[in-house]
Amino acid sequence: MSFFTIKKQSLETDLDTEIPQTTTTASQKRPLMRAGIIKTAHGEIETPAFVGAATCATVKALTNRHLETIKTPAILVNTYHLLLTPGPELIAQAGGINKFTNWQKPTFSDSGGFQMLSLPDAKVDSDGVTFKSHRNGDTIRMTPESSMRAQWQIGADIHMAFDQAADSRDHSIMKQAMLRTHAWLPENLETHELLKHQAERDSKPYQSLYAVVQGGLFPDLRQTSAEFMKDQPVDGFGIGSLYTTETPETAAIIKLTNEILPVEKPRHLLGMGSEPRDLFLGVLYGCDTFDCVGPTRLARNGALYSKTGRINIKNAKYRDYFAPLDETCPCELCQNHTLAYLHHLFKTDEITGKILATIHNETFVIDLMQKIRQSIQDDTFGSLMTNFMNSYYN
RNA sequence: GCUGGAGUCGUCUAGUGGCUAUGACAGCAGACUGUAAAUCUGCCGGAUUAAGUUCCAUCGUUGGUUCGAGUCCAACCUCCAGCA
Repeated sequence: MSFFTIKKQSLETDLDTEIPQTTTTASQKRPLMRAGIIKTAHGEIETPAFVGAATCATVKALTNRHLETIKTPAILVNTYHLLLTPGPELIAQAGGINKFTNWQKPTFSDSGGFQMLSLPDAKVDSDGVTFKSHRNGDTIRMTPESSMRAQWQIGADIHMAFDQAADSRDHSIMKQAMLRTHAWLPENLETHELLKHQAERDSKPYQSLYAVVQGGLFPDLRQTSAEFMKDQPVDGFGIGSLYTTETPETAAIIKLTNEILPVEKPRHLLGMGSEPRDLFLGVLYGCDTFDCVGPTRLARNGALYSKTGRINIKNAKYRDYFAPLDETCPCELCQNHTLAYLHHLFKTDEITGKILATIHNETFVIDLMQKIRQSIQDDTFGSLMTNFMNSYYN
């Protein structure tokens, strides 16, 4: 049984959005968009799918019961954060991340590579990274090998190779991060092989590995990186160091990358999905899974998705808005409460408000993904996207 | 009635002679992308402007001292505590 099965793939058909131009020489007519299934030891993920960001082994503000109700297909935990606490050994002792959290469905783990970008005290050298713990100032050393070992202890179904994330308009900075990512891949692969055999001997389930494509917004670097990664012995690919489709080049870069990566392996767009537009464009140009902290963080900070765009529940105009945000939304918030009530919960800083808002935003992106998947199978993606975008972005 | 204390932007609060009167909260808006984020930023006396423009007001009230007063003095008002 293969790791990834494509059920349906298609070219954009009835789409009236402008297609970004790319500089790749790859076939222009190759279908990129697809619906498929990723098979893991903890069940299947129907793609395209939005993976819940569970950095510290929880989707902030939600319980497993919430996650089940809103049909979260998978979650993504973070190796750096779990390294600080409670430690991979403890998670291994608990029987792995699924047992520890009692989450029954698939889990991804991110390598810690993103923290090179997000943490101010990260010092990157040719062999790895030295972090200063944001919790207590401890020195934390991570290398491809240590990240792989920690990820196997955590025991998620899908691991990310330890890469260097960066965000710059400077070609040389992005090139350096890309080259380092390439240079680190062999150590990732060797450690992964070793631990894979160990797991086989212990009759433990397989944990898969994705390699991460780098290159920022530079087509030449992306092409080089995708070419470098495409034949590597990995189960799938992460696409890193992209942040928003508000930057016009981003969609073209995703397209270019996926035109080079092998069709038969899944692609995860790392960290993008704060804007519904990101999900549409990511799917259109060949990505299968997505994760993003946006929906949950926005929810905690009072921003909610709606069909007609984002709203800020703390705004005074919602004080006496005695209607739900969207009565067609199946979530607990929309089915049970008015925006006036949610406004009150936010103004009084009651934790329930953040929980309800998080349930809504996660439901919004997961339902949107489900609709997108269905539309690929029905050949109606173009009209779904056009209608959604017209309504959401006015 | 007497004695003592206190009145500062919606609230609390800093400020005892020196130029634009603190800070916090509340209020109003904005940001958030492989989570150092239940966080961060801006505004927050009134009017006016294209504008970071211009004008006016302001520390209970009134008057005074002084080049200069939230700050010192006097009277009054209000509140608090104690004594009657």
